[in-house]
Amino acid sequence: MWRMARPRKPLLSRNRIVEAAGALVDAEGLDAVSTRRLAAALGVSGPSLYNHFRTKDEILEAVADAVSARVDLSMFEGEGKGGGEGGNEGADAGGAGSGGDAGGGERDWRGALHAWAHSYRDALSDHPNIVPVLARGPGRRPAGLRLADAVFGAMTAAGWPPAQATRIGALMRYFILGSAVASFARGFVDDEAAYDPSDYPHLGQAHLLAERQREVDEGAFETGLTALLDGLALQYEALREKPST
Amino acid sequence: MWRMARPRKPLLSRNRIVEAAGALVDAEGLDAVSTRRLAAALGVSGPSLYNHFRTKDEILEAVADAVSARVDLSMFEGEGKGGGEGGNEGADAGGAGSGGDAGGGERDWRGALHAWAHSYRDALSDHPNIVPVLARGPGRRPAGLRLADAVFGAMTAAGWPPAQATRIGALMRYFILGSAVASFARGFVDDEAAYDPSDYPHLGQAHLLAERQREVDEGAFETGLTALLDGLALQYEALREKPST
DNA sequence: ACCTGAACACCGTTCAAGT
DNA sequence: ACCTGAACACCGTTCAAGT
Repeated sequence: MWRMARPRKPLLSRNRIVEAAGALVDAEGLDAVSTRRLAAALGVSGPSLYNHFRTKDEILEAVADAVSARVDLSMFEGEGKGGGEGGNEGADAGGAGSGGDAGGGERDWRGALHAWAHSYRDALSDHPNIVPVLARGPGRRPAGLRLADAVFGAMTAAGWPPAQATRIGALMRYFILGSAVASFARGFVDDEAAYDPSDYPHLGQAHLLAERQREVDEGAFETGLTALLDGLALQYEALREKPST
Repeated sequence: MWRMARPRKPLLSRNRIVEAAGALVDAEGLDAVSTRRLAAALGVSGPSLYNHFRTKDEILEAVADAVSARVDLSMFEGEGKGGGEGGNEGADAGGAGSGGDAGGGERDWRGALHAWAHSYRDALSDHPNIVPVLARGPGRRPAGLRLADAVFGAMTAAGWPPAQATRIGALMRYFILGSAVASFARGFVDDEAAYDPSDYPHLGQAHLLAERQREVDEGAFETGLTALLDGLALQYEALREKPST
């Protein structure tokens, strides 16, 4: 046995950094994350982080990616011919339900999209402060691409043409992220006195209350999701009737 | 006449500040806006800004509000019983068109929503860098509330129940802002080498290119908007048949 | 009322130095 | 290879002082 090098274990790792950053974001918000504060929480000195990430932004991207990775994708299973170690079974496979008047597409793409949308929104509402990071830019982080891939694969397997399958992944993402950003990406202001109701003839005073905002957000999400899926079902039917183009 | 006080005109005004801030955001991005840089662009010294705004964030909110104010609302006109000085006539009242299979709701709420969505998206794409500020939080800035009020007024006038009218305003906002944030709120990364195509079995190499991204974003926006409006038309029809609840 | 310079308490990131 | 202290070039905001 030659001489054992490797004196003591490294204090930091990418994983430990991402975990601490996520906790800090959750507890105190995006603005609270400075390299010095984060390093202090890890019992280490500021610049040490740069041995593991090239910029602070890369750390936040990794936190956002970890949240994306927690989104359930099991509802899309059954068609994938690709790799993966299949770790994503569990989660609440609860009330999918679907509408019913679409006639039951092959393998129920509609129900899968519905369940996925809710799983996605729930993951975001657990970590509202990271949503702005997650929303910006196209989904180019690993977990974001994995989401896009799963949706694309399931939609094409259900009979959607590839171009439409790509669009469905994108438009669902718009709606879900848009709802998350607008709903809980920012603390409510609630300084009602600043808004004069007489400026907005149709809106009642009630519209300005934070509590009411929560109701509206949830109702709007469900109404919008249903409309989106109903509208897509219409396109899907039209596709079955005249399969040209 | 008593002694004239008021020696010389103030150098700054809220308007001048918002204009300069908007130009800086457009030209160099959100991060380029520091109080010192902005003040310098106005030929003034850093802390002067605090005579007109309480925080830097308030300045950015005002910039975002100015962009919202540019969204065309003329397509919602004709039902408002409230105040307002009616300044919003002009703009491109171009290709509304509508789908046609909804049966022509009273005053064409569908066509109005379609035209509005495009006008909104266009306004955002003219100033992509401010979109993250505009998207976050519920629409509590004056222009944001004016938008919500116009949509609500037009939808109730068209026969939608108030609760649904509120939801429609919110869900349309989710989709439009979500699409804007995801599409052009952030420069494309485009370091293709960082992504291994074999990790995403269904996605081709082409999906990772920025140029293709633009196509996808536009197609997804139009497909999603159509689906949303088709789905809402379905709900509207159901409402006409059994006007209970 | 509005603008200034100086100052406070921070930032992200680089770099030579240590082990 | 990984961590450190010191340093650089910035921040947002406050405040006493000027006019």
